[in-house]
Amino acid sequence: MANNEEVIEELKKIVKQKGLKYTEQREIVLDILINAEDHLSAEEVYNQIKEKHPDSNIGIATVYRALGFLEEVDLIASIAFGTEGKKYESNAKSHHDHLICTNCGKIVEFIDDEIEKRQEKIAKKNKFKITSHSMQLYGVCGDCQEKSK
Amino acid sequence: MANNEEVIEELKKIVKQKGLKYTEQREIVLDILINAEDHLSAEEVYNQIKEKHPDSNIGIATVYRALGFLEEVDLIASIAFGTEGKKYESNAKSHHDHLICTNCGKIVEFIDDEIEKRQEKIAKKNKFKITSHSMQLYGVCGDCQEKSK
DNA sequence: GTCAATGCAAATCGTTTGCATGAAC
DNA sequence: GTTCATGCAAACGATTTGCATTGAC
Repeated sequence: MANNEEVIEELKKIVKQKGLKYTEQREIVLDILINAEDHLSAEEVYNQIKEKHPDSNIGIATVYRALGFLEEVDLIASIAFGTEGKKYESNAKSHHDHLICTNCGKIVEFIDDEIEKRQEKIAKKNKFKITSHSMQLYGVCGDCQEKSK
Repeated sequence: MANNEEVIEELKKIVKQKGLKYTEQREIVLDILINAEDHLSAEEVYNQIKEKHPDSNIGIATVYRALGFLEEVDLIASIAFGTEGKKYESNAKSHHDHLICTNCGKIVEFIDDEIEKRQEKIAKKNKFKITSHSMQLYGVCGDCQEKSK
């Protein structure tokens, strides 16, 4: 897993290679996602930029364009997260899935190698090349089961 | 797995039980989804209605309202599909997960007992009681891999 | 100086809402 | 007759686009 500096260097390389321009805005968007705890929507990225970089006068359209660009060059990935629409995450992070309590909203993250392996197998069988996945288990957490007794 | 008639009867029962009104529009929307080969977006449902029931003067707002209602009473389910937005399917079909091509939008359904078992195990370890789950694998399908060569 | 990227505002897309009318009960 | 559901159009939120300006090279 690459660290922050390395990902920024990667962006510089890609931009140069494509004959495009390296801008502060693209770097800021990528930086926000690298340091994000969570998956962020375009608007959440925009809000964090206004918070952490109040001097930079970035527009929401630029955020959308930067996200599109970064996704195209595979530095970030987007997934449809439940009903909440499109969200983005840095590809420099490891993936995890979610257990969600439908009663209190608690979210527990987990990774399971066995499931990841099965997914690969299923993909192979169907001739798919997987880029990402999204998995949520909905149910009632221990605390809420106790309370409803 | 219920057949079409049974699902329609179920709708009638639910509507009566809730003291609401049974309308042709709700029946048509449900019927379209029961007989759909594929997952449909709200607009696709609307277009199919105009095609198969040209006499019925249904509005797109009614389609959205019917879909919301049917989902609430669990006769249909929705999934957020990658870039393609929200799509619906009848719950009269058996549970399955999805492989989604991020290039052409093709969807392949699958079930894997091994994964289902692992999910139960993970839930147990975290003291969750699972009620449902949602899993999508995103990637590039065989055809699209061929084309990009 | 050139050309891509930006910021802004207007446009567009999918979805929702307000309200008067029509249909189910 | 009452109440819910509908159709229409307007409103809305998220995303995209057109265009003049700015900034990287």
